[in-house]
Amino acid sequence: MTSEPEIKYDFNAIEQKWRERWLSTHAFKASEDPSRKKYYQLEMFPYPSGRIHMGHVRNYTIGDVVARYKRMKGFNVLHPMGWDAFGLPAENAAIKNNTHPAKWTYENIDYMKKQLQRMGFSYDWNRELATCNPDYYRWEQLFFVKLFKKGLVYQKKTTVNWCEDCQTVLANEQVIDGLCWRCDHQVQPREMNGWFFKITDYAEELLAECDNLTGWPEKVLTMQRNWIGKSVGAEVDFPVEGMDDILQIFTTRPDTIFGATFMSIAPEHPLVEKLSKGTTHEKEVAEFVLRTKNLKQGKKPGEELEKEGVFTGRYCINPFNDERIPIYTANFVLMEYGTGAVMAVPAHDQRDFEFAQKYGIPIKIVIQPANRTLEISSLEAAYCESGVLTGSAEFDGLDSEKAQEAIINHAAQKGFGKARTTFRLRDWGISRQRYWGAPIPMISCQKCGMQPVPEEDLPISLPTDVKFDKSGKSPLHTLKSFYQTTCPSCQGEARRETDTMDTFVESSWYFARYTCPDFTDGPLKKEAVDYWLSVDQYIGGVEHAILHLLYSRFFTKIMRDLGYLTIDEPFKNLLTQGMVIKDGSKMSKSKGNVVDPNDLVEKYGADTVRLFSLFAAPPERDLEWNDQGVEGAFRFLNRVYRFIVANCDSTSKARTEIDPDRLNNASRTLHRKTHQTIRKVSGDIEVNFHFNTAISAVMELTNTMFSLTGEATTEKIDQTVIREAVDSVLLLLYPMVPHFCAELWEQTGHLDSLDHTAWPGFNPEAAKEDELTIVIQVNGKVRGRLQVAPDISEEDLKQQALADEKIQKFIGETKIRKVIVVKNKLVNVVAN
RNA sequence: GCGAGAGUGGCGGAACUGGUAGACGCACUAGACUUAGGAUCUAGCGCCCUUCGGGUGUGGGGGUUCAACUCCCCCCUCUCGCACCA
Repeated sequence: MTSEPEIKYDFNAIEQKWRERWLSTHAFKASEDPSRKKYYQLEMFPYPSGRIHMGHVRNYTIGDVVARYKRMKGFNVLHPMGWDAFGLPAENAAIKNNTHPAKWTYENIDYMKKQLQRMGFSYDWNRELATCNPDYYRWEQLFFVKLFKKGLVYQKKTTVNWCEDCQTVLANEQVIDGLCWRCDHQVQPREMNGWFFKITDYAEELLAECDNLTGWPEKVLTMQRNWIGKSVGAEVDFPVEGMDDILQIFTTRPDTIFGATFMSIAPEHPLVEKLSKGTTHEKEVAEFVLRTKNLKQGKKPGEELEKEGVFTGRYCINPFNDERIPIYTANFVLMEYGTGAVMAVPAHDQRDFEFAQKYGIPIKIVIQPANRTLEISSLEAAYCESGVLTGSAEFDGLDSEKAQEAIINHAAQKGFGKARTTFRLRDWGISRQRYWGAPIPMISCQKCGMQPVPEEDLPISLPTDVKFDKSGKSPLHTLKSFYQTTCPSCQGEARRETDTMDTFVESSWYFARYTCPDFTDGPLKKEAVDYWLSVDQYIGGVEHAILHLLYSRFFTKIMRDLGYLTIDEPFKNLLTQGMVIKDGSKMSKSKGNVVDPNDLVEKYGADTVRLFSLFAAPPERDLEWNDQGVEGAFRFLNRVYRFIVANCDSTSKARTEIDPDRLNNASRTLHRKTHQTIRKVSGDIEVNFHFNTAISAVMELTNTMFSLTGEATTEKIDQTVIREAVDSVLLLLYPMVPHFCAELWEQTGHLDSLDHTAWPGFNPEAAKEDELTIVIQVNGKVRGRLQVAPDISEEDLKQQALADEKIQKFIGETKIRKVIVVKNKLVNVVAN
């Protein structure tokens, strides 16, 4: 053993010390201060499933770096955390372990909160909220009642997505490839009564506003736009021959209406039975409807059925030319979209084309492209583009666009049609037949119908004295003390709604409640939301690109229209971080490739885990977890620790102004590298949160520090320059490895806490290279290098390059055609 | 099928508005210090050819340019999203 005492980076002691200090001093408590510029940093809050996983660690580390960085930049930062605490797992656990969901949930919250604190995330824990708390969901119930009164909440009976395993209904957004988003079981259609939020009223705004979300990834916006799915077109009424009924269709191509040679309607269409009744096709149609229904249920997700249909035995009349058109029912027509009936134009729609060919239905060309002429005899596929109308009476010769307008006008004038826009987006069904959720505040009275719970009676709290049985059914449905109530209108006997709300309702507005979590006079405190909202930076997984983000946008507009907010959009900037994967695939128990944050934190400390998750990949990309890489991150911190302890123990006084002219070469090199590093790291964080390159820049700086102070060096580095470099390293790394930096900052004699120190600026003069390496190419190939002063003239540079011995050799006898000089970069000699 | 994104050493990843491809880290190899080292330090590390020195190289093929990972065209592969939306 040498005489040198071993320098030990005791991360346990360091992290415990700072963790406790931050907690006891409420170091990250935020309060409104109109004199300061605010910054609201938010990460998607977790479901308290039991323990945090690597995805959380990554997500929250990224957010924490931003929060701490913005504080150093002088912003008044709001960085809250809470719990998305309602949901099915709590209920399942309750059934399995015979405990109460609340107990399970709160125990998980306690544990996970400790885990988050162990990671050193700089949350304002005073603002912590759990959505299962009546103090939270009471306001959601108030929103519900207010929206009901505005007609934005309604009840209807529809075919819903039923998950047998979860014993509940799912929203369209929660069905993925025909499977339940939570448990992966096949979803069944089922007729049910449920409550709906009228999100379709906001479809237009939700779509239009996408254009203003410049801080969102294009990918997410595209997904939202597709989900909303706007199509502009017309609605046209086709009278049914021999009946009083009319068949209403929706089309985006009214210009092709003269080419309609049959109608196809969805098998579920209410008219199907009536149309075929009494015709010779009645039996066939009934069989087809039944068969299609079974087929649709049994088909694999994503699988496309072969186009099939049957004639209903009836005709309708094209109101434009009085032609008789046969009505078919076809398996590819969706009842849920448009009117559930379409006019079929085989010449100009591929599906109709295939259908017409299969059943020998005539094809009629009514659109001709500009560059060629379509012939029925040679038509191999539908022509779906626009063109010039033909065979369309008085509309002949118009181009598609003008014709659409003219045809819609004509229909409107005659009263059998009008312009119409449809959306793919459906209203949001929020009824869940579960216990562990926010009760829907409605009362059903035999006499008065559906009545909202009076606002002063809110909240309707979840009863706690409930028993769960193995059936998995919600105990609320059979809990008399809960559902038995009186009608607020007639005081008669009435029944309380026993369904609870979709948990996505809670997460649709939690970001706003964080601004005033303890406010009791209403859901939101005006001064607080006006100061803090909107969220400046939101960070979470891309898996929420549609569900949560769309609902949150919708709720923001609702809260605005209820007068609680003035903003239109909740999240100014969105970062969707990639997944954490191991051995090429997503971490999962079944694959056995799960890495537990606890084990890592125990072995290396929170700072190392944070550092590696930032270093291994840029945030938006998937991160391949690598145990040896973590080791590398740990090694780096040890290196920095060793350097600082070895070089800075003696003094805190060597912190004076640096005069560059008086420095020796080595000192100047380090001084320059320090300022270049500050410039690089600031840019990497500010521009696109590329922490991986920021960290590698600091690694370069520390490598320089070591090599310039090593035993082989002849020049002694100025102590002030070393101090400047060390201070910079600590400041630059602080947002990423805060315990580590705070400790060393203190140990190196700083009196002020690093938590309140500003982000360093760089001196452009100091960062400037005093010698540049210029590459010399001959015919595009690198043949030599030149050391020159930065401000050398192009002519001088050219002369020096041409004079170079190696370059001479390569030019040889060939003739110089051209010399390209790029300032501060290269010289390319073109010769042949 | 449609839409979006991505293909760079053994691996994770760098490369500004076209201008030294492979920063930084991991792994690996050799050496130093050591009773020992999985600690630390030094050096090397795309591929090919014999060292000097060359050649070649960013999924494949064309093109623009003095110069292409970067721009244009065609193709291949992977990931994600949508999927009969009339």
